Amino acid sequence: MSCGSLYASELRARGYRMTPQRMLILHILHSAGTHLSPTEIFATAKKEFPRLTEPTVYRTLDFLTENGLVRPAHRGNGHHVYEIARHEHHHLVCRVCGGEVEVEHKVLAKLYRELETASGYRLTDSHVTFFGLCPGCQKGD
Amino acid sequence: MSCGSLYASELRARGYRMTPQRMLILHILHSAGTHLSPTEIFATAKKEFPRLTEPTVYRTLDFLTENGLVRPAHRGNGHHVYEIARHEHHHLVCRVCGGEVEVEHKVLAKLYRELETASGYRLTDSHVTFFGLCPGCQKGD
DNA sequence: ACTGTTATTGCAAAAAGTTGCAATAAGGAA
DNA sequence: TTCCTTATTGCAACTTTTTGCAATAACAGT
Ligand SMILES: [Mn+2]
Ligand SMILES: [Mn+2]
Ligand SMILES: [Zn+2]
Ligand SMILES: [Zn+2]
Repeated sequence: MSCGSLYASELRARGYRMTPQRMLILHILHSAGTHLSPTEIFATAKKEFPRLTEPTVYRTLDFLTENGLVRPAHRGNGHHVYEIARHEHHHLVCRVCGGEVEVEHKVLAKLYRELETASGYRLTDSHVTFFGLCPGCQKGD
Repeated sequence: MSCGSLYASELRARGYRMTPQRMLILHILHSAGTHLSPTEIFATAKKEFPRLTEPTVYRTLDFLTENGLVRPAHRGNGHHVYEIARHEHHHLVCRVCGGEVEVEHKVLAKLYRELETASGYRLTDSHVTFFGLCPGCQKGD
């Protein structure tokens, strides 16, 4: 059973359908292995599937997010980038050079528990972005 | 010396200028006291100042952010909202009802220090958003 | 394999956000 | 006050993202 079929049964179990568009976008994100913007995804996917349209890309990304197969992250500019869902993590992003490092979720686990206890909220999402200056960009001020 | 004049001297000290557009947008954010989207700000400001255009609103918000007078926050949808800069804080936002609570920055201070030590980054920004379910929305599932 | 239901897509149009550039005006200096 | 420099704005054009709706196609049931 291929990777795509696994995703397909997950979706069908919830009453949704697997389509070539969804398969393709999942494949692009899977093989990229990094964060991609909707525009980048659209450009790549369109080559493979010329009938594809932007609204489908945006709706597909929302759908896959909703179903836990991809995860959105925000960049400083207020736009989302997406990556295939994998282990829970967060990011530190440099305001100057854009450099980024991952932080395991377990580093934040205690904070999450504290916030939940103090507020009554249940925190469901990882993939938080913290902004700052990377070691290199601190030197030049 | 009025509130607007204070902002003005801050900007002039850095070689920038205070303009009616910047004054107005600062005033709107100041009197709103909450997060506003660029569209909301534009709509409000346009009534007071009909010659105002969208590019000016977006550029002004970037400029005021850059200069520490306003702070952007991101909502789940990947768009920014802005508020007048005040004490350092973060937010918990409910994925279901959109409800939101503030968290003092000092609750995260230790985590920030840990992240800085572990990564070498210097974290410069507060106003992080954590997503989850508010107490009310947890009951209905 | 065929059929029917309806989730999903493409299309068209709108809304939101961005960019380049010439015209304007803030504010320091005379 | 007037003049000059140049930061800032408005305009026009463009890109990105969203929305409504009719056409399509996934897939469960036969
Ligand atoms: Mn990531
Ligand atoms: Mn806030
Ligand atoms: Zn850097
Ligand atoms: Zn809620």
